[in-house]
Amino acid sequence: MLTDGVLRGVQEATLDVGERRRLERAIVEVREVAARTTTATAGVPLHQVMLLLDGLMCRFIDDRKGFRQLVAIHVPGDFVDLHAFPLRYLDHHVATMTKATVALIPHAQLHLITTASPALAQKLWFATLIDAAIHRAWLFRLGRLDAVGRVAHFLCETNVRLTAAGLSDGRRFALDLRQSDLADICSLTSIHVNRVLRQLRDERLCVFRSSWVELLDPEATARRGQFDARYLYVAGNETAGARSG
Amino acid sequence: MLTDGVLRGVQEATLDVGERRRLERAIVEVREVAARTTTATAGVPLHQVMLLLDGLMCRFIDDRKGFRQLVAIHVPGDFVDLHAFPLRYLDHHVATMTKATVALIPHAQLHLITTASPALAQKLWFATLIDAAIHRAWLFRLGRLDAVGRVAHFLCETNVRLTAAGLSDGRRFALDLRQSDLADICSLTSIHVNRVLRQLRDERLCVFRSSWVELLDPEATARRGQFDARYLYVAGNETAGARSG
DNA sequence: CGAACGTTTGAGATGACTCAAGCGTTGTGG
DNA sequence: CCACAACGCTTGAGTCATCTCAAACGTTCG
Repeated sequence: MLTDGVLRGVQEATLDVGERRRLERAIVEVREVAARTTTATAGVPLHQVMLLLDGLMCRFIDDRKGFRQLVAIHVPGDFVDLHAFPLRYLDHHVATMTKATVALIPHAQLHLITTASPALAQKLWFATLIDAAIHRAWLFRLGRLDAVGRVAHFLCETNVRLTAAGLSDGRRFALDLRQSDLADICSLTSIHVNRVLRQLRDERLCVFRSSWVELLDPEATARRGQFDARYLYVAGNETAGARSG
Repeated sequence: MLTDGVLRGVQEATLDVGERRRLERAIVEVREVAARTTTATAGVPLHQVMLLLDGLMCRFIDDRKGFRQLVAIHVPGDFVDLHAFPLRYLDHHVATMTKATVALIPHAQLHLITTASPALAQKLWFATLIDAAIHRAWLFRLGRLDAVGRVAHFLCETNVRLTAAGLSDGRRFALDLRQSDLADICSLTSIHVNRVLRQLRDERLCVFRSSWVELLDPEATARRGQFDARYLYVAGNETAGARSG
């Protein structure tokens, strides 16, 4: 099913068959979007939500000089702009990073579904709160980690999320991003990202090269980035990582 | 009423009298909490939500060395840990910054209320999504602003939030924080915060002194911090600020 | 083959940090 | 009522992580 990825691996809010079917029926269109395309603009009311089926998307805020701060990236199975369902309009922009496939669900349909099923409504609420938890982890990353730690943290996070999505084997995964994308995510210059990646490689922690990531030493990389997977609320990560200590 | 501050000023999700009354009835206790007290710990399941009635509280993540990165501050009228209602347990800690008065609502009560009223459930969802929007603004602050900009941005945000809460006249407000708290919020050292505050004072932008803030030039301060109030979703701020340009 | 784009490397500049010390206020016990 | 301890604020000097500017390199694709 198209909705197979939704809340996959999240034991507190797994969708049952009926809920999945109700969401599925609400999909009015499946669409391909080219890479590097803006799909939603801050302040503009939205009338549908996008469920990402394939590819990578991001949410970002522009500064005065046109530089973007990424505030989220999304992997297959994520609702990209579910926040706009209660909020009506967003405070940030949404764009594809790679070529992407998305399913569209009108807010009106979602309204019917959530009104009829408080349990499903709460699970969708849950999904947006995981986004919020990831925001907080990103705040920690920017606020408390140095450049090497930030990149390490991001790669660990992405590994866990892609593993839950069935797109990483727990160590190696495709990640079709540029060094300048990592820079926008970690708030570094792309030049410095380049040096950081070399350092991570030299220290045998992880390798990011030609759209491919390999965590050579997942534990050490997590330690370097003070990464603790519990904020992602995915099953099997209760004790992972190394936040405390 | 105790719930008068909830979603105050948020036109998209104002509570009607019945909703307010239902929330009000669900309050089982009003409690005073001393300053600098931790009220919730990451990973520990919660069974009630706190509505902040008076004082300032914060949410934070500790790093390995015990330094804290604040990920949110809360002003009167805010639900402090509503995220834990769907999430069950939090990914961060919650603490008071000043002496605080809080109202407690058991999750069980909240469950009854939200199941009975999808409209109220969606407004509570909305409240948590404003928190998420603030997280994103904080990401922008850490990722794209220099030290002076970060402090300016934070003071502008706090001014708008306290104005909505009826605790600022739009220019001047009490803010019982230390310079080291600003440091934890803006990811600076308290020493540098001190120098930044002097600079903001010297440039006639704003003054933070002895638990009191005055925005001498609100527009210029917003410009310096690239602050655009729209992410706070409060009425009357549709065109405020200076994000674009 | 050349243009466009992303990556890599070097050298110098700088904003914020660290360490160190002095200052001012507040609260408390002798 | 004074002395002093505790705490937060302020200032200075030197250090360092990351940035900026500049240029070369390697692919990909038309």
